[in-house]
Amino acid sequence: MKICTYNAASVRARLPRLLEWLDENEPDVVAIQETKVENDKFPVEEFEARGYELALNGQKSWNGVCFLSRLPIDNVQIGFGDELMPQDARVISATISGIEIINTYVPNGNTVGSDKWVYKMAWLERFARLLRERYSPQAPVIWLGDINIAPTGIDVYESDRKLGMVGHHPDEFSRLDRIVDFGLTDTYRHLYPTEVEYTFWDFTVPRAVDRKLGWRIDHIYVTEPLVGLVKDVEIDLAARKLEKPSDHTFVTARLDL
DNA sequence: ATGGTTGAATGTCAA
Repeated sequence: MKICTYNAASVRARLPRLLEWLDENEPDVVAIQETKVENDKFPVEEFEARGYELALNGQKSWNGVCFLSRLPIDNVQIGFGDELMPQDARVISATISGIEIINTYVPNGNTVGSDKWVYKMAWLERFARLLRERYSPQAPVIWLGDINIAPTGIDVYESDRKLGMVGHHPDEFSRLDRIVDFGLTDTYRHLYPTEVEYTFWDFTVPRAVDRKLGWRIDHIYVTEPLVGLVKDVEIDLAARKLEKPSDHTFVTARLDL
């Protein structure tokens, strides 16, 4: 199984990039974030024509997550399943090939101390609880998406200067630890403990990709039963250098199943 | 350089 995560920064604006990437890479499952479109305006036909089934959790203008899958999608669930958090479209989960798959768009947080930062902290705590409520670490579970946290010093450029800023802050690390302590493994970092690769480059930083000024904030985590089945994790740097790219690129895990 | 770029939307916010 090839499973991929991609923050599209608008699925409609990114349609050419997405379709050509699907044709070249033929993933089985794609988890997309920041689709930025309501469900009834989602370009469904283009994906169905390529053999993909869709599960959508969209909203107008912002956020939005979805699955594309060539394997049947079952048990689709939207959001946290309660009223505790605002109705942002940031979570979608489903069962595919007997694996529980959770796709999230973690809040950005804007700046440390802002209202959006407070929301990010609460969201991460709520997600840690969701994992324990709904899933078992002994079962095959995949959590993937835009995590909006660079968890270690090699996951962002100039990490010593970034430490304490949004995306690389101890309060984010501790909350991500609580999530990972459920029983998750960061598949890329597990396979490549010292590699420096990024998945996101800020549009507002001139020539950020060429200058290697990026962040590894798009992750694929798995529970214990799946760790040994992950044969590779690939970050598609070339796709970020094409015309009209997203500010993120594709991250793909290949599982032996 | 408190800028820069992109996308939703058509003001200006979010990232």
